[in-house]
Amino acid sequence: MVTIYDIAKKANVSPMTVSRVINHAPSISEATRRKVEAIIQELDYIPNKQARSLTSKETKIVSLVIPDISNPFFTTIARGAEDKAHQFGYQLLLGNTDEQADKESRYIDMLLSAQVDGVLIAPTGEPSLVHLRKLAKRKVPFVFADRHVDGIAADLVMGDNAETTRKLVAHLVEQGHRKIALINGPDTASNARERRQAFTDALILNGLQWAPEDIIETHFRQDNFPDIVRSLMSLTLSGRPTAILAANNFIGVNTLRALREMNLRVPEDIAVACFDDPEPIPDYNPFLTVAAQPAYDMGFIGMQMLIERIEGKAPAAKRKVLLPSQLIIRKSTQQDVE
Amino acid sequence: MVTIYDIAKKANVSPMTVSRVINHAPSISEATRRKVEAIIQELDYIPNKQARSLTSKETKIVSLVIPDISNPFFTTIARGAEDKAHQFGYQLLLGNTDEQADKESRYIDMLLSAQVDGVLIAPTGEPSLVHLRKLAKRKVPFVFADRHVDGIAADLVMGDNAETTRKLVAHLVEQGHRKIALINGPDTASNARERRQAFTDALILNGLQWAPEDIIETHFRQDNFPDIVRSLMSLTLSGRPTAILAANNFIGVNTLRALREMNLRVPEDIAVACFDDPEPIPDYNPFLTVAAQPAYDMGFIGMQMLIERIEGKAPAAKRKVLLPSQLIIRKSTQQDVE
DNA sequence: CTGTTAGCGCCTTCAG
DNA sequence: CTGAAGGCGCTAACAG
Repeated sequence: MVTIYDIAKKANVSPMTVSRVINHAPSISEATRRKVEAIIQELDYIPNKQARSLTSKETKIVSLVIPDISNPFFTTIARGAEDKAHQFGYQLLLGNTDEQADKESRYIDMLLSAQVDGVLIAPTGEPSLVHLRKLAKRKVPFVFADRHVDGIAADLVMGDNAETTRKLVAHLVEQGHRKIALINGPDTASNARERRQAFTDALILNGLQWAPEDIIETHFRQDNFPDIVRSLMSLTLSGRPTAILAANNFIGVNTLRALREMNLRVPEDIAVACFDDPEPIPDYNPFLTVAAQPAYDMGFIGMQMLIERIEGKAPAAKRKVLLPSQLIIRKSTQQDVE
Repeated sequence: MVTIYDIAKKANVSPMTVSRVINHAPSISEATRRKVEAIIQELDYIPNKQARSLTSKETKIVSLVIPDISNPFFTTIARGAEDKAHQFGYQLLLGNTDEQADKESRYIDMLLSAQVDGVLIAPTGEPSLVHLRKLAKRKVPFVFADRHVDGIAADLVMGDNAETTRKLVAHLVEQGHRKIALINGPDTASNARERRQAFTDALILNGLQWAPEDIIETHFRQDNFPDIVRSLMSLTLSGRPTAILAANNFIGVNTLRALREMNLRVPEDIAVACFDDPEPIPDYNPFLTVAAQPAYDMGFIGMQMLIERIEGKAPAAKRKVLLPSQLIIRKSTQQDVE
């Protein structure tokens, strides 16, 4: 491995001078700078970040902790985050939590050990509080994306869940639905809680009735959807829903599949809409009506806030950025479309 | 920051003893081990990886360099790679190249500086040779996924392009097509070259004619597809194709969009099939016929080979793993489906 | 089983 | 403008 000592020897200067050249210190004569740079080129020297971090206390590495990189929603967040991080010279360390708090916890420990400069996280839910406290205790800045955790303050960028839910419900009501079910994420996740609250609020505002059975609490990335949907479709007491609102793309798509297995037609027999587009590439034949959240912006803005925080350029007060989503009406909620 | 010195002082032992406890060295008395561990708990000590790497020469960080995390194909590779890496205690540093060799080059420099233990890469193309040589020169192991680069040897995991292309062409021929066009990736990318070669081979094997204009060389993640498709559809000399084969999901979806803008119906007016599924979540209403490559396995196996190489457990000879793909016939190539 | 010494590659600090 | 000394946190290598 080529070190500053090798360069120094060959250039007949001290290692310190080499270090200064590398770091573009102002106080270097043009002559020595050129000489040193030539030798750096010649020996193909690359600075060792590990060593540098040991004294500088910064690694220029930030981490993105998300539930699942294979979900297009988080993938798009990752893309936005990566673009911004790259722009500021930070590298991105990726972590998948699979919506499991313990996996998340282990990741946080690894990140702490790796001395990352900051963390952009979509926390699994309330249990995240414990490991987020670890970050806070060690003064590692972090920013919430998509979800937040009660009891711990941090900058936050998320979708406007209330507004988005209202839009989706309004659309369904407009289509004539009076009995709408919600298949939600786990109540420990802030976005699920907010969507549930906004959902019932919206129903009431539209003068609609709802029963507890109309709202199902499940998971964002795995569950037995056939059973869930079947139970929903066999509701007799409070009446069978004519529309289902799914709290994310994964639930949405799996609801469609379950309905198909039951030989129910969408939208003829039942309408379906969801949060987040399941299509990463704008598609030719999209089907599902969705409220598309600006995932790229979430990643981009979240990373921007994080970097500002890391570099001490952020205001003392924590910021909260609410991003609007776009209602994309497609076939799954419209019967009268050619 | 809590260091082994803090622990040592409080435990009345030397820092070295603390180091031994952390690293589960065998020669530590049960008593001191417990005492030290208790204080580690109490002070909430987390080892500094940077410092450790400085002497150990390993970072337990591997990098994944791919063209675009927002493409579901690479996303799924990333997921497989992350799962395997995590399983072996490695963290994943992510890099997007956007299919640009210079961006890729800058990333490699950053990775080298970060002292990553290895790199799993889907190279942009032949120009990658230069920076891959840098890796090789510094003995940083790397493994190719999806694509390889001529002139430099490394373990490789990729789809069986010849076989896959054959299957796709056979399917189209079976559907009665005699004039098939290929919208391919750039010739600098090995997978594009192999697909082109396999494509013409397959046409010949099926006794079909082809003209140079039937094969269009474009890019995997951006281009003016309306113009490309329009030029293809206005071929008069050699005849207008009745089917288009797209070399990846992005091209496939954009071809569909371009055709729709031209008011051409798929599959009635023209059939379309592509490599790689554009759907990250198995969808309810899939449309495009695809040859789905096992992207998850590519990431998983690629990372496995990389880790074996890093840990000196790989055979001297470079391995080449060819993965079969699955032909999923959907509406875009079938007229007679209910 | 435990401690001492030295050094990983670089940078801060202080001299000159 | 340049250099020497010391240290970042940890661990090999050697003593005891």
